[in-house]
Amino acid sequence: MEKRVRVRFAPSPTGPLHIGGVRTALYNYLFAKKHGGDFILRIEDTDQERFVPGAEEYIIEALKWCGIEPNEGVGFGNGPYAPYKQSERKAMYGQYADQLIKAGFAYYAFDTNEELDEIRERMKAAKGTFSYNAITRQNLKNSLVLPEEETKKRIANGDSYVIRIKLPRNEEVRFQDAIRGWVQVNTAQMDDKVLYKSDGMPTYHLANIVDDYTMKITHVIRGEEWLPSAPLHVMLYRYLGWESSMPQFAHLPLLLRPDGNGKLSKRDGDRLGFPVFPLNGELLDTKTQKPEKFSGYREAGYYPDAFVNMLALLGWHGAGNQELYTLDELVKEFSLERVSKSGAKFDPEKTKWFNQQYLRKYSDAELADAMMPILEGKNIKKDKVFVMEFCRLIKEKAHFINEFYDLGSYFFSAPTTFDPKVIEKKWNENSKPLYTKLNEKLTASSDWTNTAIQKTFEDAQAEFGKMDMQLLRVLLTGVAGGPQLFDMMALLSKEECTKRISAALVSLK
RNA sequence: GGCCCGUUCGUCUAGGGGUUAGGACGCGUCCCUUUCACGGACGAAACACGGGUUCGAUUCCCGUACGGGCUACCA
Repeated sequence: MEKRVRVRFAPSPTGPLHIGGVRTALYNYLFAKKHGGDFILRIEDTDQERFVPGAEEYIIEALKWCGIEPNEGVGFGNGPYAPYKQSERKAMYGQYADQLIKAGFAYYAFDTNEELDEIRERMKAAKGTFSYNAITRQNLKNSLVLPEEETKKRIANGDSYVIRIKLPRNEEVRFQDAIRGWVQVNTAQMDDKVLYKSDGMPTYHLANIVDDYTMKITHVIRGEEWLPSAPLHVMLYRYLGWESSMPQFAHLPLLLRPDGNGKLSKRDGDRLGFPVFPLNGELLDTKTQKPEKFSGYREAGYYPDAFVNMLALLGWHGAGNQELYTLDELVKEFSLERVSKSGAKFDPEKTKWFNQQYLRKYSDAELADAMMPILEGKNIKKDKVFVMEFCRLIKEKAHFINEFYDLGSYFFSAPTTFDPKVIEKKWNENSKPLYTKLNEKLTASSDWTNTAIQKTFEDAQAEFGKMDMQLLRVLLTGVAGGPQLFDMMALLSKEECTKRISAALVSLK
């Protein structure tokens, strides 16, 4: 029988979850759903120094907003393998470290940070690099070279120590990545990574393997930054005797900054004016130790499904030309084979386009329902019929519903200034009498529908001479662009329109 | 520096031994339009380079260049 698919998203609570992380979570979610499996959220908080309060809650809220909820894990209910937070699983890692030591696959190391740093400095000065490996470990302070008595004594004394993996000197490690194919590294290029820290916590490497194994994870889908440590993980599975149940690896391409080179970062968002995070928030910055604010897609006005659709297409593409996918469609179509190998530069313009596509799917009534509270927040009272028509007229121009008001504020208040470019070009000494007559005719008209207004306008032209529609638009709204003129006038009402024209004619010389 | 991964229009990508190298964003032109927008049509725009293999390579192999990642008792 095929094993039930189980995947996990395993972020560290060291800061806000950035969109690269959201995409990793999304691909895990899609893969799990596609195969009818489980999607687990595990919090990897083995680094107590970089722990940021609130980060975990942020991650949970972000996944909820995106609609890609784990069915098991921190914040989403315990499954059979709880707890899902590594700090709460602390007790179980030690035994595996001991197991490795007993089997001769790991050893105690007593070198202090200062000592190792000193060696690194020296090697650097000599244009070399230091690696704690099969060769160098023979000259360092560890249980491989120290007499057994000495090791025991040091441990009994409470001396600080770490546990390192004991890698062979020269051996090829191979594994098959679902996205990249065979990847091969020689252990001579690897170093004896610390598995167990002197503070009694495991490092990522040990905890990750132990958790994936004990949680019966079948596929590890994570960012490309983990590719270099994958061989180490393979060795750990082997040494722990778990190689036959080792998960399939899949290393996702990175999200790159839109301009220049490098990984997408918070700074790029600040600099280029687009969010790099799903939600607004404020969390402690681990570097500066000060709270830092950051902005998110939710508050920028994005629909979660548009945001998710956009992220899905950044590094993955279906078989055809389709670009707009519902979550269900993504689940159906998704496969790791169709994930690209190369990094994707993030494109804020296309991201907006996605939202626009989703915006247009909503009916005017639905848009009005979303618009009413925004207007109320500005102390504007309009009935729903008015707001619906407003939405119908304004939506073609917008990418976001939160742009509606700024795009059409003149629907709610008369203009006080008039686009100087249009006035300069089109306003002349004949304008005032001409538009005064038009206004009289409009005032006298009995029918105020789109077509009736148009007819009145045309009749007035036949009678008094040619009039410019854009100029009339500016008289009414103050700005050069906007929705269809007569539709707009119809909505605004006769009283409002004629009042505005009069006012404009007074203020224009 | 070392190791690993990658490279198709500006960007996201489809494709894959023989194609007019397809789509989307953005950009431009035109049509519609006395305004505005949507829409429609069209257009400019790419296989990093050099060697192989082959009748034929953008596609396979090798190098080079370039880009990225990793190189912590961080994940």
